[in-house]
Amino acid sequence: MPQSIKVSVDAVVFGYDPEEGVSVLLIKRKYEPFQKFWALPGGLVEDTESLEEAVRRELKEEAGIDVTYLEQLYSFGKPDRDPRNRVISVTYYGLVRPKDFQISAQTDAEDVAWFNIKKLPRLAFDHKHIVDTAIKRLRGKIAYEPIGFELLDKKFPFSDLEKLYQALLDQNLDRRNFKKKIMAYGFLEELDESIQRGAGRPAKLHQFNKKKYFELKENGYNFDLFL
Amino acid sequence: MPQSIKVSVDAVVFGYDPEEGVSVLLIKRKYEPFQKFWALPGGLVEDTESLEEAVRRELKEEAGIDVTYLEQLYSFGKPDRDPRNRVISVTYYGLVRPKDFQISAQTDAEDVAWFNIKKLPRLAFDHKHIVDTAIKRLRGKIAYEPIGFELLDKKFPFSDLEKLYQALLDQNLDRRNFKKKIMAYGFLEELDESIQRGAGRPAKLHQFNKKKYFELKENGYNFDLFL
DNA sequence: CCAAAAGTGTTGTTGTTACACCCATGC
DNA sequence: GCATGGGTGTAACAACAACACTTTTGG
Repeated sequence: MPQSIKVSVDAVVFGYDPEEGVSVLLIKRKYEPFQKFWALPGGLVEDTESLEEAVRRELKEEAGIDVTYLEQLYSFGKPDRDPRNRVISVTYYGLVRPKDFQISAQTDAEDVAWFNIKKLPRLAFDHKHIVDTAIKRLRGKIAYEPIGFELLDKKFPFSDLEKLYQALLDQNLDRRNFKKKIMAYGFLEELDESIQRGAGRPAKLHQFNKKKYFELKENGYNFDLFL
Repeated sequence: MPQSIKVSVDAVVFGYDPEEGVSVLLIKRKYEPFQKFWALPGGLVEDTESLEEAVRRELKEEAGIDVTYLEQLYSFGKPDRDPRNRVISVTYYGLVRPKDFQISAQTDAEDVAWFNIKKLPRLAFDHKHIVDTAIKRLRGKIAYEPIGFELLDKKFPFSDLEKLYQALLDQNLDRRNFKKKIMAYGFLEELDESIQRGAGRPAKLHQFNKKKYFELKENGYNFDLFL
C-alpha cells in the first residue's frame, strides 16, 4: 500500500519590542479542527516548492509578513498529531522587526496577532510544544550567534540589545560586563548619532556590522556570549 | 490538486574504534537510481509509525543494527533531491558501538559496511551533504553533552576517550588538561580494574555515570567541554 | 634495557565576575 | 532640582593553556 502522509510547514516567528518584550506571531483558525484556536502560521507544502519557500509563502499569505531570518527548527511527525490525517510538520523559526510590517489576517485566518511569549493562549494541535522548542532553540542560539540584531532596528541604543538578551534569557545582566563583552568582539559599531526616548540621557546609536562579523567568523573566531 | 510528496527517513550512524577512528554506516544500493552507489540506510515512513520508529526499523531491516543514541538532525526537502519523485527526508544521526553488532546486508542492500569519515566513497542522492551536516552537528554536540560515551565500551581506558575527542574534533588535545577538565565534572568514575592492550603500562578503566550526570544537569550545571 | 603507553602538578596568563558613581536630558 | 535612563573602570578570583618527567608493562 502506498504511503499517505502529508507534509506541512509551520513557523514560529519571533518579534521584539523593548516595551513589549519577545512575542510570537499567531493566527486564529477559521475552520475545524481547532476552529477559533490560535495556531502557528503554516500549511501544506506544494509539490514544486522547497520547504523554506513554503514557509515564506505561507507567512506572506496568512499574515502578510516577510521574515529577515529563518531557520529550520525540527520536524514533528507523531502519527496522531493531526486528527484528520497523518501530517508531518517541518517547523521553522524566524525573526522579524514587528514595526516593519502591518500584520493582517488573510483568507484562511480569522485574525492575526502578536503574543508575548509569557502570555500565550491555548494553541491548536501540538503547537504549544513547537513554540516551546523554538524558544529553547532561540535561547541557545543567541549565545553563540549574533542573531539578536535581526530583532532590533538597524540602529539602536545599546540598552535595547541588553533588554533583548534579558528578555530572551529571562535573567538580569550586568550592564557593564555585557557591553564590555559584546564590544570586545568588534562587530558592533558605535555611531555618532544619538536618540532619546522619554526621560534620561540620550543614548548613542549602535549598528551591527555584518561584514565584519563574517570576516571574524571566517578567521575562526568563536562567539561564546555565554552568560 | 492534492499533494504528492513522499516522506522518508535516513540515518547517519556513527561508530568508533580507537584503531580505526570514527566511521559511518553505509549500505550499497541494489536498485536504480544510484544502483551500486553507497548510501545512507533509510526508507519511506509507514503511515502508522513515528519518525523515530521508522529510523529504527530501517536500521534493523537494512543493517541489522540497534543504535543506543538517536537524535533528529535535519529535514532535507529540495524538490529535486530524488530523481524519481518528490521526497522529503527527515534525517537522524545515531551512535553505536560497532563491536556490539555483526552488520549484514539485508533485502534492499547489496552490502553494508563501515567507512571512516575521512575516506568516504561517492554517495547516492544528497547523502554526502547529509553526512557532512551530521559530522558538524556531532562535533558541536560533544562540546556540551557527554554523548561520546555512547561510542565507547562501558568500561574504557581514559585514552580511548581522549582519542575519540581528537578524532572527532580533528585536533590534538593536551592529555593532562583534558583529563583534568573531564574528571572535574564528576560524572566519570575511575574503576579499580585495569586493562592492557599491546605494550605500555596498563590503563585504569573508567566508566560514565549517567545517573550522576543527570543529577548535575538537573542542578543547572553546564558542560562546556569547549576545547 | 629499550620502546610504548599511562599517569601526574605547577605556573603564568586570560577571562569573568562583582561592584558604584557620574552624566545628560525632560519635567 | 529631581527623576530617569546612559555611560564608564578596577580589582579579586576562577578558568585555561602551556609545559616534561616518571611509572609500568612487553619484548
